[in-house]
Amino acid sequence: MATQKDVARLAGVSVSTVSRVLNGSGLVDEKTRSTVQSAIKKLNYKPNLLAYSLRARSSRMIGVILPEMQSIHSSFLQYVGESCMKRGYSVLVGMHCNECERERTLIDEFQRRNVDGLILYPAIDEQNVSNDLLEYVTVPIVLYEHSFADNRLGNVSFNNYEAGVTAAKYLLSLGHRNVGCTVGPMGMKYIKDRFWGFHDGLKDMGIEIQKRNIYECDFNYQVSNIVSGEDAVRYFVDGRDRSEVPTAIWAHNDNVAIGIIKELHRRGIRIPQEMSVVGMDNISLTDMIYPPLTTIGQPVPKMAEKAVAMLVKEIESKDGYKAETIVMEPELVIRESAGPAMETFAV
Amino acid sequence: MATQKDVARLAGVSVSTVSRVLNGSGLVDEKTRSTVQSAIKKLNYKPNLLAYSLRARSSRMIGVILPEMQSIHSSFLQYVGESCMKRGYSVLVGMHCNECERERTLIDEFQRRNVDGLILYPAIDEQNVSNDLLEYVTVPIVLYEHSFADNRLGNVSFNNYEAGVTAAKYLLSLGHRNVGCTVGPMGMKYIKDRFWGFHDGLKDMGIEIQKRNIYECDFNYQVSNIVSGEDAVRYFVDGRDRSEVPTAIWAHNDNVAIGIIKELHRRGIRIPQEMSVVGMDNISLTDMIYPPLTTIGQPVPKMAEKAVAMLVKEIESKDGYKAETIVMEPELVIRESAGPAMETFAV
DNA sequence: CTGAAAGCGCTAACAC
DNA sequence: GTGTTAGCGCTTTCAG
Repeated sequence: MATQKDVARLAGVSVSTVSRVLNGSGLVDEKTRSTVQSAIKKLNYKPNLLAYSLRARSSRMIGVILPEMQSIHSSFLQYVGESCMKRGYSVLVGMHCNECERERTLIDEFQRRNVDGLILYPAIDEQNVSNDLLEYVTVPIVLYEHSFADNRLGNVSFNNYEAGVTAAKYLLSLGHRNVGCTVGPMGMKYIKDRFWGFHDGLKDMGIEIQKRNIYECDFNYQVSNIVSGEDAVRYFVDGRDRSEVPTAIWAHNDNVAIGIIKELHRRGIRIPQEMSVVGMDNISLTDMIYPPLTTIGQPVPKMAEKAVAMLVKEIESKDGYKAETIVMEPELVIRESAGPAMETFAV
Repeated sequence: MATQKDVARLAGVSVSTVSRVLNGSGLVDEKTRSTVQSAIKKLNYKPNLLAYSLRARSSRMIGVILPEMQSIHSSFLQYVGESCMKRGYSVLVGMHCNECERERTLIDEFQRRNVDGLILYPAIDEQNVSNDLLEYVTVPIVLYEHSFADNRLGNVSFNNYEAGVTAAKYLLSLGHRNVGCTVGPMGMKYIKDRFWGFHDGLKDMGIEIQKRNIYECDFNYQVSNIVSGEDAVRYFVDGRDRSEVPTAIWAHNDNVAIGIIKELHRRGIRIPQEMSVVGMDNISLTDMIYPPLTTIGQPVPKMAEKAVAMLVKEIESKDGYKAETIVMEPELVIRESAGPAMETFAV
């Protein structure tokens, strides 16, 4: 790789002059400019970004840290990547696999690489986000997070409670009265919010969800959400009197819903005629299966764009702008997996 | 962020001494070592990797360039990411969206950031990979590519021809004689290989695939593979005499197969009783739908691991090791979407 | 054993 | 207008 020095030598000028024509900073004679430019072309010189970064204290890199590269995360990364590229930032990516220690290691490492900012989907262990983020993060950061109370950090969040409400209202509007739902570990705020939204949405219309109509998924990284969905069907159907089988189920995420649909198909239970299924998140798979899944969507493209926009604004701001906490509203995506309630469940 | 200088000042030594205790290089007195170490701890000093990289001419970053973050690419990235992390490399990621110009820009940019190596899933436009890769890539590189002839570049490839053969043999072994398949743009070598493998696999057993049983998918980034799959069903079923409808279809990738299954479900055609479907690639979705898709798998985890392993070996080799071209063999993944042939297609 | 000095590739003050 | 110099944070000769 040619260096600035090589160009300078070839053009018979000093390095600072080369730098000047490169950055258009400072005055430079038309003749020398063109000499330099042709030297650049001849040597196919490209400025080294590492050296620039060291000098400028800005690497034009953004670190993106996610739990993994599955379902909603990969599409988030896709959009984040596009937004970053559009703004001239490169993306350093890392996965923490929901282990706080790896998360911390990644944050450290990225900061040591002088990233200009960080986008973090925090690791969730038993409890919620580690609060000491504030202590060791020294660059602008925006979280993609649903339970973080501390608004000193930027946060693109999502109204999980309202999502639950939306699901409940929609099912009710379809005439369902005997509805079921799944939940994940209630220690996580966003899971709790989803559930209570659903609960309250039903209650508002005078329906109290029955305890036996709530399926708690096995929370364990070995068992996938798909399997949890299959298990849920067993739970809701096996050994129940037909009148006790819910006519509709809301799953707390799309993968669970897809598992439910899978098992329903296996049993020959028709969707939505015999049972309606509604998901949560609107991952890309939802439109690939049959029947296309009705779901409550997170506006992922918008959230990704907003996260990058806020982050870059903070990075480039001269006036101390700080990324805010914003919460996005859910959108009901009606497809084909939910329909009007039937009188009874046909076994 | 504390710097080495700060540590040196606090410990009352020179920066070079600090550097020495940090890297364990050179001799240093036990007493000074501990003084320095406690200064490091007190200031919570972490060496700056940018400066290190500039000096060392090695950034311990690997650039990974993919078309996008969908289906097989995201799982490839997942595994590549893990392998890199395991070896102490960070991942710089970029998407070229199958545009050669963006691909080139990314390669350039990553090289200017001094990545130690590159993993590239090349952009595919009308033709195949741009051959001038050799000219402007100056770092070790391994491709994830099925059609690149030039073995001066490292390449983790896949035996697409054999994959086609495997699909054909399996369908034949199930008793199918009237089989269909889909193809993509035949300008791409890997598509052609897949098809001819399938063709020859049938021919070996005396079956000649009929022209009308080959569906050419609309190749257009606007129309998804899912839609192509749905279209394929229309093509194979609508307006045909029942005896002319194939009893099994092999799709040239899993998304097309999933689209086929979607449309088959919509029509109430039972899988595999009335029609068998076999996919290609073994993306993670294949196990999430009903019926779980029988498919010909690319061993993605293995390929990712191998790509990183070869690349790192080349990067770290003193003896001029060059990443090779290796081709991985397909694996038949039997699930539930293909079964024994029926006598006739029941309409 | 340890400090001083040079240099990785670049930019920005400061002279001329 | 342009060259010289210093310095970003680090490592590695080279002296002592």
